[in-house]
Amino acid sequence: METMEKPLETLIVDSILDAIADQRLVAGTKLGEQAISDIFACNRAHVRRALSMLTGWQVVDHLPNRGAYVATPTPQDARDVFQARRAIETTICRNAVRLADATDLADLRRHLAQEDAARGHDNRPALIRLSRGFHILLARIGRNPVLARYLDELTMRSSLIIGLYAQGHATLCAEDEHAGIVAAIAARDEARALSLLDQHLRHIEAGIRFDDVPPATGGLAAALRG
Amino acid sequence: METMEKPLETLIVDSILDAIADQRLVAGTKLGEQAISDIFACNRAHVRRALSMLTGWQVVDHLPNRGAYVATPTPQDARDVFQARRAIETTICRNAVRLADATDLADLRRHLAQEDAARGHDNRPALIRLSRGFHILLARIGRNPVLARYLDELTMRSSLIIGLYAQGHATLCAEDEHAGIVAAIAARDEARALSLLDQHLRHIEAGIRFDDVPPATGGLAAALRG
DNA sequence: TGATTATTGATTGTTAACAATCAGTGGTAA
DNA sequence: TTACCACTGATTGTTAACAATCAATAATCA
Repeated sequence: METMEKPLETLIVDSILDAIADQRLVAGTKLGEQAISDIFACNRAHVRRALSMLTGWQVVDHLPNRGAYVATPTPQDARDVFQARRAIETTICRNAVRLADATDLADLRRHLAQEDAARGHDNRPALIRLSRGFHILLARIGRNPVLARYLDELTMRSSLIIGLYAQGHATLCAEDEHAGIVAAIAARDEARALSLLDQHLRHIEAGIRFDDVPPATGGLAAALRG
Repeated sequence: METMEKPLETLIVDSILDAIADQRLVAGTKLGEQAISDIFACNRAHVRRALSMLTGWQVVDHLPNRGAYVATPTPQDARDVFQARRAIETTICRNAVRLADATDLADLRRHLAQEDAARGHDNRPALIRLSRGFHILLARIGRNPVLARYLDELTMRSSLIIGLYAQGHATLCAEDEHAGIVAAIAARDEARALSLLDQHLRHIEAGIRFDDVPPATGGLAAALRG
């Protein structure tokens, strides 16, 4: 048996995507080539490829001769991203209602339990990760990798948006709206599931406030170690 | 006034995307680094970056140590892509019905005229480009760049799918279903517009036949000159 | 002092040479 | 013939050195 080959660029890309999703990397942070190649002990060429891929994910902006920066979504971007999420997650949810089997329902319930636990311990980083994870899990159950990939991207951008425009506010996935959606899916009640999901997404979007000024950046190295 | 700087990678990426959209580049074609750097008279590093971006567009597959190839969508990919299109274009069309102004309607009608002309002259390449262009135009009128970007990607993949699985069949945008959609938009009849669009997309999808074997590849250089 | 201009250090962009890998060719043995 | 193996040419992957550009500091002049 061969050892599982690990493409280096993939590691870099995934690390940075994770850091963005978890809101450890905030919008506007500079992604210097040297800094990254130091952290991952690799060639600058690899970093370059990785940054190019991240540009494709639309979470990194590349300014010629100036370097790469974590994208800073505008208020217009925020509206567009959430509208896109409603469009895509509606279809994902419809698929999930139709396709979810016993295993999937068990996965969903286990996920809800984890969210509860994190809420109980006031574990904010875990809650951020789990809140996103719920939507990703729904997409996997929907069994459309094309839509799942887009949702990956959109939730990533949502993390940047929330980090930028909803810092102070407790915009962190209200109570357990997720639980209601799971119940509706288990009951095969498509209309209710879609309605609750739409409400949920609008609720998240309503929590963002554009009058807040974006504060400043955090460190890169720190964000990539956690 | 400064001269408009033209990033070289962008030229390569756009050329290849255009060639795919126009079905001059077919699924499975090898995209050799040497060949491309010869065509564009540039460094291999630029080609490498361009191919990396195209991978992000999901129309190019990268096999380690084997090179880059135009993606070959599976039947499952085809289903997923068209379901994603229905999800996204539904919202785009809703936006278009709401936002289309006089200029937009004029653009749409001019586009229909161009399609008619191309049909009249049996100009198949023009028809391919215009058929895709209609959906892209709708997305621009919808004024959500996030959705528009995804539709760009999905129509590109649709071109590959149609080129693969609907070669012989006259799957080329039936008659003028587009005209009906424009009429509904002009009448601000959202329900009718959505229904016609959904029908249209299902009609296109119905034209693909998975039992046909993918034939073979065409030349790269030829595809990129046109 | 305040604004403008050089200079400098660091960062990104470019290039070419070298190494590793693969596909196809041709040869050898059963 | 068929299967297997070594070789070869071509292609991709990697690295390091060099050039160009930018931001920040320091210096100059009104």
